[in-house]
Amino acid sequence: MGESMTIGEVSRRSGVASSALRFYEQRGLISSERAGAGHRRFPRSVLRRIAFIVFAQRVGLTLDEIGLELGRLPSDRAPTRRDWARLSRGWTNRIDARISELQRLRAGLDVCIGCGCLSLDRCALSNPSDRAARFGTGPRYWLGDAPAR
Amino acid sequence: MGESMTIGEVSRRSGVASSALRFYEQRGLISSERAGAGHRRFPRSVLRRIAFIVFAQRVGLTLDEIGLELGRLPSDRAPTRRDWARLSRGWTNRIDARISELQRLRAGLDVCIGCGCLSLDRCALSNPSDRAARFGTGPRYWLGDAPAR
DNA sequence: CTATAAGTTCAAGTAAGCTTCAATTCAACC
DNA sequence: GGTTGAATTGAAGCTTACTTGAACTTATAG
Repeated sequence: MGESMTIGEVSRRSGVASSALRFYEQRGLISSERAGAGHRRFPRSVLRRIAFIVFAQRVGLTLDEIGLELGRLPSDRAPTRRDWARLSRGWTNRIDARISELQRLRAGLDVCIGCGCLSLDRCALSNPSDRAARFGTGPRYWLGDAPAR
Repeated sequence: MGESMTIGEVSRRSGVASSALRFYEQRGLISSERAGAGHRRFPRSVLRRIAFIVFAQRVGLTLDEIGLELGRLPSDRAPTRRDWARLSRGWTNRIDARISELQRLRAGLDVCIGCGCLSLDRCALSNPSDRAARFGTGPRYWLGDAPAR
């Protein structure tokens, strides 16, 4: 556990299941060298990468999006803290949008539902521009996507 | 479109696809009578119910949880605004928890990642009690669930 | 009346993000 | 050097929330 780590060690230190780590590697989000009988050896730097992945997921990025972000890291040298910071700059808007939606929802608990105006044409939620952010599944139209036709 | 509505009308007015409405009915979240050749007829009140469902999804409830909530509505009479308000009271904590997590994440963009301390043992994210809320999928352990073993 | 649009059911498919299983090999400890 | 514990792979399975398709039946406009 000095220079490089087994998948089990990485799993224990990150809290991410080995199966998930293999899945991430398969998706190209992390990578490893092989030792012994094909056993994975991860560099310690993978922990930061994994932290970034979990962090990004909480923000609401999909693994595909996270892959794109990670692809923006320099491939010729070890990423600096500046590199990492650059990646997450764009998240701010996303987080802010989500926070304000939740605040509107929270207000809606008192206003919309509380006053009994929870109707499709009046509720603030039915304003399409207010529902642009998409976190999770659910009906698309109300959540900002254009109707199917 | 006076007294009752077809599934198409409900779909158009709510922005929720017909297939989703059938799915919701199958799950017991909404219900309808039948007319003609088994065509569904929804009462206007279904629109409020659907609004509640979409609203609740945005807050982060699963359809199962939403079903439980809806089950708390009186079955012997039409729900009043007070009934609806009662249902959504409990959401507040949930919303607040999620908002504060996002605010921590947002701060982490500057602090954790910005200062380069994004590491598994130091980052605020690695504090299990801070990651109790679960929205969406993703690795469970870091997100608050106990490890499998 | 006759297109065409809209409705029905049931089963299967989709997408994301993993987990589980089976069969097998390897490493570590006493 | 034998017994556990940990790794490997590939394929299949799971959960949530729907969508799509097939095969029909009904309503509606002209």
